[in-house]
Amino acid sequence: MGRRDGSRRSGAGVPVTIGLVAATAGVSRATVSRVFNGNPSVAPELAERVRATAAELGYAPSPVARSLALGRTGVIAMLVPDLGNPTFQGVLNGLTRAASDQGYRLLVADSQEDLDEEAVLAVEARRRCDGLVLCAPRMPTERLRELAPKLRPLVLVNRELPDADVPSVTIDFEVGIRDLVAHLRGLGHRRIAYLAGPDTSMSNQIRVRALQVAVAGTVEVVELACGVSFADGHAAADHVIDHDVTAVIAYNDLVAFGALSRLHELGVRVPAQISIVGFDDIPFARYTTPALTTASVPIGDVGPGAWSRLWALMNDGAPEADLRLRPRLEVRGSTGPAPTA
Amino acid sequence: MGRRDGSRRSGAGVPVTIGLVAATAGVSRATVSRVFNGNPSVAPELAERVRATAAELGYAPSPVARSLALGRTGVIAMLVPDLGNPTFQGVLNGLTRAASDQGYRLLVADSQEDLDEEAVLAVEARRRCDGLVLCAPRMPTERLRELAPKLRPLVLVNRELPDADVPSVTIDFEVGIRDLVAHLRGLGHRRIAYLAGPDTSMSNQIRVRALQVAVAGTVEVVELACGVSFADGHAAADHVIDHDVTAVIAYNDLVAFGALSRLHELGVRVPAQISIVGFDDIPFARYTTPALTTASVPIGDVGPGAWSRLWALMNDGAPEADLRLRPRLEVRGSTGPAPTA
DNA sequence: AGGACGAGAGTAACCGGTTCCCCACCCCCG
DNA sequence: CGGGGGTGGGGAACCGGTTACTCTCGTCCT
Repeated sequence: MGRRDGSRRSGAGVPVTIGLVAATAGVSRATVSRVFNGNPSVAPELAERVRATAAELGYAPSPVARSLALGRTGVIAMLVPDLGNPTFQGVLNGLTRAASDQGYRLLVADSQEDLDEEAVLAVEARRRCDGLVLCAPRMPTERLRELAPKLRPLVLVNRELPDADVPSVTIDFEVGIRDLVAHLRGLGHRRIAYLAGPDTSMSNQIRVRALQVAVAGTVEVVELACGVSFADGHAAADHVIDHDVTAVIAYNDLVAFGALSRLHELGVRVPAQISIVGFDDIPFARYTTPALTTASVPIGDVGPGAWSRLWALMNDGAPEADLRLRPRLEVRGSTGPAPTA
Repeated sequence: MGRRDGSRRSGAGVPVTIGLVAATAGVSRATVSRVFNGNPSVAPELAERVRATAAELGYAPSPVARSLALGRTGVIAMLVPDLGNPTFQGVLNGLTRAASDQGYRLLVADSQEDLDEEAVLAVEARRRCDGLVLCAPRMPTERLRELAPKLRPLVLVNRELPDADVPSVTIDFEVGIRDLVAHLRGLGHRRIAYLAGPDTSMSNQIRVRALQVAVAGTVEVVELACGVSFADGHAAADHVIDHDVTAVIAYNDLVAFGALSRLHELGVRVPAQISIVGFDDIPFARYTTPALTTASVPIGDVGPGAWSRLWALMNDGAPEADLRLRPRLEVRGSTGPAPTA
């Protein structure tokens, strides 16, 4: 084994283990364990003595050893592609809170958009925990499908995996896109730009398809490559004005802000000359000038929804149905009637 | 022990452990272990057979068991008070990347600003990992001081703990504040508001003291209770205009944005009527209208700095000196000459 | 041919806990 | 006074790995 000699990390003296406490208190390790687990079959005064000894030595049970013995850790993990994305913060908050209601802790890992790393990280994170919530919008379906069995209990966020028996929590992009398009069409817009997310991204693909269905030929759509961030939107705005559109649907709010900001710099008036809509309704959205019309995603429901599904899997294993959250159209100042040419 | 019967989590068959692989391949567990750790003292063709057997069974070593045996996990943790704060994202990114250079993974825990929870969470997170980076601006020094020994190897972010032998990475708020004040004074401002962060927060206390030193009686400062978020700044702006000031120093950029946005709504022109400065230089700052003058914190250096200190502690134990990062004044459009009224 | 040596693989102790099983003891009752 | 039953606590197996030590060969050298 490792460290067979007593030599620990430099500086530390004798390691304070359950064995040391037991020896010092003159009881067996079993008894110490019982005390720390609140097992009532220990005489109260003995328990007190053990607790005192432990406190004196500064003993605390090793979570690692405990996890190994118990076969459970009391921890779940969530893997996200980019912690910087405000969307995840809402999810993580909800998940942290929901899990802590059942005494579980949440640890977060960030794959930093690295696809190869992501798979390895997911497996590792999962094996250190009791369950995993995975948000991997770029991972090829193929790859995800073969990974899924190793990650169980697993819940997916923002993506589904049909016939693989993996519960998921998703956003109904179709509904959101449909409402946005209807709103713009109602305002007289007939030629709009779509600032696309990464084309490897599942949710971008879904938005694109939904867009085609929603316009149904009544509105012309110009698709422009863009991205996911403020900077991407900022850069894309220059292309937008080349394309003679009266409205812009951004991949998400961040992109919409970027575009908004750039148009402002260019002296283009929003919504008088161009209308802009986002997607998500992140907290900032109501504060931009003008405030952003967007499809408001009930992001606070994602975390709890994911937790309840994970919890079901970790216990009786009866899987709950998928949760599909519907965005609500939030009309603010960034949209207005199409200019009359 | 737990689960002495063969009954695992429902559904799973025989658990795929190193023992099963060994038995199936007809070798000892030691040999399997050697193969998976790249120990060259295994004959190549035997190693190949073991690998094949393992692959067939879908075996992967248990990180928990491994951690126990090795006495190290290959993981570090960072505990933050609020994942939603954009400042941390830069830190986490840098830390993730720096740690991965040495083959370490980063897990993130969020204390959600809960002080009691925070201490427990820190200890637990630490004991599941090999080291901890802690950002706990609200924790009383007293409490932190008694906690520190249990958290070692430990690195603090954004706060120091004198004489406790805990390395830290901090921002030199004094320099930042001094530069901001000098800038505003140079523009003729003589009465400015400070939108304060939480008064329990260390970094707010430091800012307040630095402010007193910097103005040195030459400028009047009105301190207004505010907070840390966009919404806080938005709400505080209403009080600002009651106090007849010509400039505002916000606790951070987020607060500055909030104030900026609200002033815009109220028809107050920035910087013509009021100048505003933030602190941090988060990515958004250059895109607001007007762009935000701020003390630019080299946030990308925090993560690597913390890692190199943690790494030193985890190895030879020779502690590196504290790192104190100096903000740089970034003058943009939100500041201008004081109105001559 | 005999012995030294090294390579390769097995044995078993150990990491730090948990818990099943069993034993010793005490109390109470017939 | 002997036996049944309950209670408290110890012994030891086990979780799934790692590794020091040992043992068995085969090779090469003198």
